Amino acid sequence: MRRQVGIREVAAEAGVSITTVSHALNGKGRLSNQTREHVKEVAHRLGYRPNAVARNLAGGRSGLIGLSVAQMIEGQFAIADFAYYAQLMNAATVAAFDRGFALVLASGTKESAWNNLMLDGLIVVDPIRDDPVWAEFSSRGIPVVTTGRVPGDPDGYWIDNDHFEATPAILDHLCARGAERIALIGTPPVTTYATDSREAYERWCIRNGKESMVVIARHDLTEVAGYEATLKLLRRDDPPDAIYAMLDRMAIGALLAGRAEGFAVPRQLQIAGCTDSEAGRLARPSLTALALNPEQIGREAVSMIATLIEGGQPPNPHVIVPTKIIPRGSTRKKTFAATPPLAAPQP
Amino acid sequence: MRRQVGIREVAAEAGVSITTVSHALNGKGRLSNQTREHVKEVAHRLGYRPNAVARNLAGGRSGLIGLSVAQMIEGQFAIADFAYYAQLMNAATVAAFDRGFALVLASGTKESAWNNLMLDGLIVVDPIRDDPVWAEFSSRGIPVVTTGRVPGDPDGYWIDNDHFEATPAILDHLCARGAERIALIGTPPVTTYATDSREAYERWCIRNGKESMVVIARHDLTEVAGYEATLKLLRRDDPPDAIYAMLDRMAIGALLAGRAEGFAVPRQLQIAGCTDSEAGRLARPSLTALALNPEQIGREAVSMIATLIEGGQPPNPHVIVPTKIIPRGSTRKKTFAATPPLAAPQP
DNA sequence: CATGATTGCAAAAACGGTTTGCTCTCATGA
DNA sequence: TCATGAGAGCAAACCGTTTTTGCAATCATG
Repeated sequence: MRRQVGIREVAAEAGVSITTVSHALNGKGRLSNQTREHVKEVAHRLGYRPNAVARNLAGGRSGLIGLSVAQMIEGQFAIADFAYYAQLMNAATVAAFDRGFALVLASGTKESAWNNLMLDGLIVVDPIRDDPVWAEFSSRGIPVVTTGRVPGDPDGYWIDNDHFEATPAILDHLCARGAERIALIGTPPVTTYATDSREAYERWCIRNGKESMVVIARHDLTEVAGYEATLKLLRRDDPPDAIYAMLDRMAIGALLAGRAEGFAVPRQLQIAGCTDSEAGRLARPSLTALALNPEQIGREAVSMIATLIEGGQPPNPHVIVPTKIIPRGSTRKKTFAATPPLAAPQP
Repeated sequence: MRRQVGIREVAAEAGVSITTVSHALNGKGRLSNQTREHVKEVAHRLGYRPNAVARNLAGGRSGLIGLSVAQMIEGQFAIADFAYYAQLMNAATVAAFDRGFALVLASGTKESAWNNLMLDGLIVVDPIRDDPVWAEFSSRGIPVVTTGRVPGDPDGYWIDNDHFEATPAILDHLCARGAERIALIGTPPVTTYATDSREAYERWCIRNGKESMVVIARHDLTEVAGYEATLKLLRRDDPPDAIYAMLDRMAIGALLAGRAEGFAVPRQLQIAGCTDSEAGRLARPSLTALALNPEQIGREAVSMIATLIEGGQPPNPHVIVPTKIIPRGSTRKKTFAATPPLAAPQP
């Protein structure tokens, strides 16, 4: 196993000092453009990779970025949806590696553990009000970036989807497919994601003269939570003809509940969920989803925190990641009276 | 913000050289016991924490342990159960920090990213045959520890539960509660976890003269997968009166399917799942589970890989983590003819 | 009592980068 | 002609450990 090529080898090969190599590659110091390019060329030719550990030591950093994905709800550790987090985390991990940082899990980690290994920065996914990890790091002066905003704190550095825009869009989508009475299965209002979506829903109802029907799901936010919330809705005297579930697992629970209660999906009941997932794709009918683009969220968060750690200012402290509606079977177009239905009408 | 106390401060305070401090704290060199203890006392009094970055640089390490939790099944990225992985990962993260390592996600990470930041070791959770990440690291001579064994390779370093022991135990548990016909909802035979459980089930059936009823669930291994597998079982002419699902999410799907098909749980249908979870605890009836103790698995894996990285030999290359049956409502004791039922008999 | 082995500790050399300060050239203006 | 200053690059210090080497002092041995 050949030893890794270091800065000294590059310097020797390029006929300059290691200082010059360092400066050339990091865009620092005062060098002629010619030297700079030459060094870069040699470094590339030799396949030089700066040693992150040495760089961190010199820079007084650990090279570690914490990722906190815990939501403490009623004292319980709850992870809403893994597909979402997995995508976000994987993308963030790769992005961090690319910038010479390593991403470590910071949720569930006891405070005492921080002492052994200092983190340079922290990314909090879906922060809740008075998040203890967030508070701890902020007070230590360690940069923090959140995905989703900190409730009650519009400032700070964050990446977010625009649920005020996306929620009406998906409600309109349901309407366009013939829905008249759209219910919302929400999550407890502990994240801005939850409160934004809820508020956008309420506003949409008022603007469109619709009745607001909201059920907040049990805190574990699983299929069962969605199932039970849906049962409540479908057993009303005036059940909804469409449901927007604020998480895909709850939407799948809604699908199961609709089947159990004898509601044909999408003919009698349309269902859409927030967050796209493999499970939703596999469901029958497949699930219409609002894709949140967690990969991009993760990458943007890493980019921002890395900039902050390196002492720079991100071009914009707030980044909005676009969403996209993915229409699938669970909201397939209703057949209207004007268009004779292909299948025999249900009794 | 006060500067961190370093080895020099400790040396000065203790009236010795930094060499002596390093040796004393790491149990190396030749020092009198008195000096050793004195240095330790001073270090502790000053709250000295060795700088992991410097230590890694000197030791030629990165201080990074990769955690690979991906299962590539039919080209799809599938995570079976997040509650399990979350517990394992959290415990492993803390354990790693305690030993001066940081745990980073290695699943989904493109190979190119390895080049920027070398990992000192790798933990693969539930490896599959010919796992590409596993192969890559092994061939580079980087230590690898797996949780669950590598299919077809009984050697190597691994932590595992003993499913050959646990599976009969939970089947016996179901029998003790009155089950006569126990079905298995399995996962695709890509991990030793899957094949061990399956094989243990088959053996148990033969030993007890029972019919083997197995359904392998759809590859996403979610509630829906369990739901559909259960439907297949319950719609047989001779449906089972108990189901052991090899993942808790599938067990919850079984619960929903049982409800949908009008099977009373646990009276007509007992259900047990592998892996304990919050969701299972919340289900109605609550779900009997085989607890796998993922926290301990994570800790043991970190301990073993850290030992290997530091050049030592773990006391035992194979570690069995004990399991435990947690009886809950879904296998509550059937009322037998001899004991008059408390509730009115069902028509 | 010289010799060699053992013990206890310190000085110095890595580890692989970044950063600071200095030197050397050369053009410019007084 | 000589300060002045800017441009280009280098040497050395530094980051905080671990590890190797070196050197006394002590102790046992022949």
